[in-house]
Amino acid sequence: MPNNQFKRGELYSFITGKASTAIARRLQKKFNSAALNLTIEQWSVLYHLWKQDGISQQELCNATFRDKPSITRLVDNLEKLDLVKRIASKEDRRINMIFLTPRAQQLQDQSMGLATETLNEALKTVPEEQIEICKSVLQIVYDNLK
Amino acid sequence: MPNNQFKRGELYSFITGKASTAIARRLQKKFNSAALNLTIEQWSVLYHLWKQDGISQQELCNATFRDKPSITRLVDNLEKLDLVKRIASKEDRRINMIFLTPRAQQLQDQSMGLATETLNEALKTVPEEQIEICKSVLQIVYDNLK
DNA sequence: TTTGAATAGTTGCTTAACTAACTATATGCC
DNA sequence: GGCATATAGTTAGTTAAGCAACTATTCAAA
Repeated sequence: MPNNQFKRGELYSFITGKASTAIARRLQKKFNSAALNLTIEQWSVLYHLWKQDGISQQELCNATFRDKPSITRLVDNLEKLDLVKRIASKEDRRINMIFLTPRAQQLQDQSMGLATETLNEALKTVPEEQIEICKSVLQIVYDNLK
Repeated sequence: MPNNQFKRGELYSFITGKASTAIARRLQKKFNSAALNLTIEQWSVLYHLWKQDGISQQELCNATFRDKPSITRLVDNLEKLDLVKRIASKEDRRINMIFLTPRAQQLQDQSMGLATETLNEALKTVPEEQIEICKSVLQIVYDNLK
């Protein structure tokens, strides 16, 4: 029998992302308690810049699964907070390269620590192999809809 | 070894809910194509009223995992669209009971069909038992953080 | 019975997402 | 070279989330 019917509750939870929003809210609370003055969305941009500094806004769009206007405004706000700087590319003047400021570099260890802590709390009672299955299912869902 | 470390990619995906946002976006596109003129968030409120009509805004908060201001504004917009009506409770005048209009009742079959269709596309290549494990992991995550 | 706490809902403010329309630069083809 | 097209980014408008502060009503305890 194919998966052509869902009970109402599971359908709703899959679509609304109950679990991931709970994780994001918890992490945001930790940021606030630590006076990090950073939204989860802003953090998600810094996250990719910590991996590779000096990438374009378009690359940030791809990495964070956001559209261009969303990244424009997140970079606007991160610039206001003195966490990143736009530098026009010399090879292609359409492109803004986004660079971390020293201030942003200082935030990496603390915020990544809080993120890991949050995930540990979220998954503390879940066996490793079930986490792996869950991860793979979510990846397949994403690929199926991409 | 406890789950005290995560690879960067999986950490990010768990927190940002890549899969559930992909599902929500796909469903929103189907709503738009069908000229349903309904946001996913508005649909998520109607979803619970179709299950049980005439519940309070507070009950909608609990059911949809939203805070009170969010529900106030969603109900505002649903009222403007002539999809729900606020009726003050006679037993407790603090409470608004929210009722579906005939217009909203007509939307149920079509929109729920599109939601089921979306989930089938998302999960079409995933074995049933892995879906069950994924569901249970996400439920545990939610419970751990609640 | 009155006063203080709890509950239901609203309003204001900031941040963010999506769409559509826009500007500027680069590329490719004739 | 010149023109069409594609790409990078911005702006405007609507919807929504989270927080804090607020009003109105109910309830409970002195």
